[in-house]
This record gives sequence, C-alpha cells and structure tokens, in this order.
Amino acid sequence: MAGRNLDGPEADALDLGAVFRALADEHRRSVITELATDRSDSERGCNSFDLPISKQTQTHHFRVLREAGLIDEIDYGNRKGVRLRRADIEKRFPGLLALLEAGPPADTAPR
Amino acid sequence: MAGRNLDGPEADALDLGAVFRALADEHRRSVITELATDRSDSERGCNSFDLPISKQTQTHHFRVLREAGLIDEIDYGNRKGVRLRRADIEKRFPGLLALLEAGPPADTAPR
DNA sequence: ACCAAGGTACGAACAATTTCGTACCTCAGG
DNA sequence: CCTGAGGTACGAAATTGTTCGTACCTTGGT
Repeated sequence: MAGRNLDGPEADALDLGAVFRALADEHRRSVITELATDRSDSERGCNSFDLPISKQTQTHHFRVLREAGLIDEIDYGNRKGVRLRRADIEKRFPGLLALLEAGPPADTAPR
Repeated sequence: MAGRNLDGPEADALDLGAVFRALADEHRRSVITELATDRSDSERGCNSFDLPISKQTQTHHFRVLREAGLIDEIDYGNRKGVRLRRADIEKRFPGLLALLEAGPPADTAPR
C-alpha cells in the first residue's frame, strides 16, 4: 500500500514564524538537522531518531514539524514515514537548512 | 557620556537554539527584520519600533534579543540604544538575516 | 530641587507549550 | 482471531513564555 500523505502548507505558504517556532525546540531541531544532513533525502521511520521522549510526545512534535511545512508525513496505517521537504524549504527560505548544519556551538574553533 | 554596552555572548558562542527561540516571537522578529532591512546599521532608539506592548514587556524582549546575541544594547542611563550585530550574525549564521527579509508570507506571488 | 520621560526590577496573572497516562486504532505475523 | 509494534486522541500536569502593575532608578530640563 502506497501510504497517504498527511497535509501541510503549500510551498509558497510557508510561514517564517511557524518555521522558527518549530525549530526553537531542541528535539524538533535535532530531527530537522539530521534530515538536512542526509543529502539523499530518503524517507525515514519516525522512530529512527531515538528521541528521549515518549511516543505521544513524538506524535506532537512531528505534527508541529509537518504543520510548519518542514516535513511530509506518510501514513502507512501502523507505521509512519518522514521526509524532509528540502526543495520547498530551499525555494522559500534559501540557506535555512545550511544554517542547521552550522548550528552546533562552535566547538570546532578551539583557538 | 559614551554609554555602556550591556553584554551578550561572544560572536563564536552564538547558539542557534537561542537565536531561533528569540526569532520565534513576532514582536522580536519584527524588530530584527527592521534592523536587518536598514543597511546603514545605525543605532536605533528602543522606542523607535512602536511595538504595541508596554515598556516593561519591551524591556523583556530586548533582553532576550541581546542574550541571544542578535543586538547590542547601549545604556545611556535614561534611554537606550539598539544596534544589530550584523557582522557577528553573518559570521556565525550566514544568510540568516536575508531570510528575515524574505520572511513575510508570499503575498508577492498572486499567480 | 523638582519633574517628566525612558528604562529596569520584581512579582503575579495569563497564555502557550511540552510532557505523558490512559484508552483506542491499524496492520503484519503467526 | 489474537497479539504485539507503531501510532493517534484526549485530557491533565508541569513547564515555559508573554504581559503588565507597582515601585524605583537615571538623566535632562526647568
């Protein structure tokens, strides 16, 4: 079965406020950072991120990410797939994903 | 008298989480967007943004922006100046400020 | 010395967010 | 058909964030 896409906003309707609010949470930002780092943009399982939070809370966070337009969620009934909306994000907010990769505190510059 | 700079984080220590949390609020984002749009980077008075909130709340928001490293606050005693830390932001998170100018919902594409 | 304007400190009220418990749904595999 | 794994719905508790009232500080002007 092909799995049905749960709907988020159109590419042109991505709202910077919603995106920043979504990325303000550490758990959600770590998910997007991980997705952004994988240049193959392959679909990931929802539980492949091992977040240190309950599954109910994960449901909440993935919903926030989808409603912000950052990910697609594919519903297979008893499991769920996640895919980064890289093209849409890059079109609307070019460079945003690159920031996430540059995000971690500068431990890379030990003077 | 020259005014004393209130201290925020070093340029290298800017944290993406703190920055996103700071920009997640509409009032704070509007301030940074306004500063980012002005390429002269001149110092602004704190009350030149006419935010629809009380001055106590403004104090709170400007403090959040300073602690995130986005602005410098210059204390003159009975009034305060604000300046965007453009160079530091661009160094640590290149392209971030450009996103703010591209931020408003796409009303510019009426098909 | 006084006052008004701009700003801060502290604290409380209010609102939003994060988290999880309980109960339930869906599908794959015996 | 039963069970287990993965996921959602709903609601409540806890945490965090926003807002402002009251009181106070600082400086420039009168």
